[in-house]
Amino acid sequence: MPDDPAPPSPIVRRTGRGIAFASTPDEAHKAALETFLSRLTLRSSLDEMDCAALVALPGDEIVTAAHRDIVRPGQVTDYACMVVEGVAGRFDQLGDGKRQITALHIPGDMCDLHSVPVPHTGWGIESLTDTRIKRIPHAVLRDLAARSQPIAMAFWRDTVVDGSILSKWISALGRRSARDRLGHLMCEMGLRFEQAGLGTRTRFDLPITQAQLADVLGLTAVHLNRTMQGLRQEGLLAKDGPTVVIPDFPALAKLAEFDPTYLLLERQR
Amino acid sequence: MPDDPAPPSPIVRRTGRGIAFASTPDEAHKAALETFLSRLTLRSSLDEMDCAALVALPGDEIVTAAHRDIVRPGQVTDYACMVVEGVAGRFDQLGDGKRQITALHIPGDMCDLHSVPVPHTGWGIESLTDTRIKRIPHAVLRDLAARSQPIAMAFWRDTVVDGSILSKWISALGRRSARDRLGHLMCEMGLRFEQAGLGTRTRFDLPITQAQLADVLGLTAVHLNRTMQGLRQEGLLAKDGPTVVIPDFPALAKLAEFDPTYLLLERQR
DNA sequence: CGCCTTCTTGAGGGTTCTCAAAGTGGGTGG
DNA sequence: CCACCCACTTTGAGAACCCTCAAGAAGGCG
Repeated sequence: MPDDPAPPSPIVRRTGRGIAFASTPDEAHKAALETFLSRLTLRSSLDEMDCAALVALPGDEIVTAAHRDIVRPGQVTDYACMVVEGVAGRFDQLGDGKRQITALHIPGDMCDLHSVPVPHTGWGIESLTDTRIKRIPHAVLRDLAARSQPIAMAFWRDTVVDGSILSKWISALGRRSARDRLGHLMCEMGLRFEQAGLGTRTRFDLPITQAQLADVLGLTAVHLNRTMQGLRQEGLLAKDGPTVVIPDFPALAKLAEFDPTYLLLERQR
Repeated sequence: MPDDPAPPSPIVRRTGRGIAFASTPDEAHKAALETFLSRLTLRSSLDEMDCAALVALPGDEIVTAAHRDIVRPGQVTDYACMVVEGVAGRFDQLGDGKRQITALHIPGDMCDLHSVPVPHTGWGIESLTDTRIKRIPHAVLRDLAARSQPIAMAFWRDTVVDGSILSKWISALGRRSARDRLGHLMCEMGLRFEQAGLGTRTRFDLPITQAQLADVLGLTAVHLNRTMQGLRQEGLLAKDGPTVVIPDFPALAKLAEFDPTYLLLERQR
């Protein structure tokens, strides 16, 4: 059972047109798998053999620049995508070119574990920043789940967590103002980065553009910009280049009515 | 493998204060289990033993009037809820009393299969109409999943379908007008009722109030009312008491950019 | 220096909300 | 059997939030 602390933080640096990462491929690769494992073991009990199998997951790695579709909408895949470095988004494409991002994925996240039981999907996955992705064959994951009931349960549980976040986003989109939505999202990402060992809840790197954030929050880039300025002026949220800073986390959480229960960061019995 | 057609349609009749159903408890109970099974077998291959186990699922039945919380937000449960008759909704409660419904459930739906791996949830479940619910112990479902790998996969897959619908609702809430959202939802419900054998895609009973529909669509009841009138005047959507009528399904689907892929009604290989 | 992406600002318009009140219909009690 | 009550639907008017269109500013890169 790995009770080691967070793996070293693989920070993505954006240097314009080129792609550059702060860590070596091997380090990042290992760190991401360990983060993934630690997310699973946070919520599920896995024995050493299961853990070993998960850390040794095979798969080829692809490196993409920002704004590329990693999985096109409607594509049938035979692999699942794990983010190794960078930030990826699951999205739904609308007819008029509008795009809604339905999930954000940071290193250690499996973007589409749900594609294992359902390879024919409607969504797409795009790189929001320069990204390194590990593609793990469905066959391997299915095999693992078939062989180990705890792993099957852990995978199912991970899908449930994903759905829990989707639900929360629905209620945010349906019933909250732009301001509250933004605050809520930033609280969520803060906890997720912290849990992944990639920063703290009050300071983490989320190097995505305002237009992309707007696609997450169901806003236009213009209005998102104004909303961010509002929160900044109130001293609740600052963005310094790629770095998000939340000076007073409790205050922002209160404003946005952020209750972390839905992230299921507490261990399930 | 049950290839019988749809079970007889258990229609809920609303008779004011009292609770009345068109079918007997036993019929409805059996029909709901068979609908649930047929939803699973639509997407997963299960052998006869697995099917038999699923149709014989135990559980006590509760009968509730409309507007009651069946599961309170944050409650820890040790059972999953299957809708036998009526319509239920999963919801997220906000501080100011506002409520966002994040999922609609019709007979044969398991509202919270995801509570099996994650009993400690943030959501609640309410009865939107008079409702008959079957509460199935988690222990039984967990046991079933542990014993049969195909059932475990089918459960996981059902959770994925739930998540797929959540994603679609996110993009509807984030990027579509009230009109399009309403049209899209009605197309979705039409297919789901049809698939469950409870009507056709162009005519089905959804006896929920406009205020509840507004809570689904992230609108106020007032604006929903006006939006419905708009679609009615265009001849695209009519509501006659509990009965939703879609005179020209393709036209409404086109207007709302409805693509049923996300419902995963096609059999997965 | 010039190009490209991203961020920022302005002005006007439209969708949706809020508040308020009236209309409708079924159920119930006198 | 009628009057009342309640939940639900409908209508109106004004305001708020967010969008659209357009253009300018800032910063990295060739």
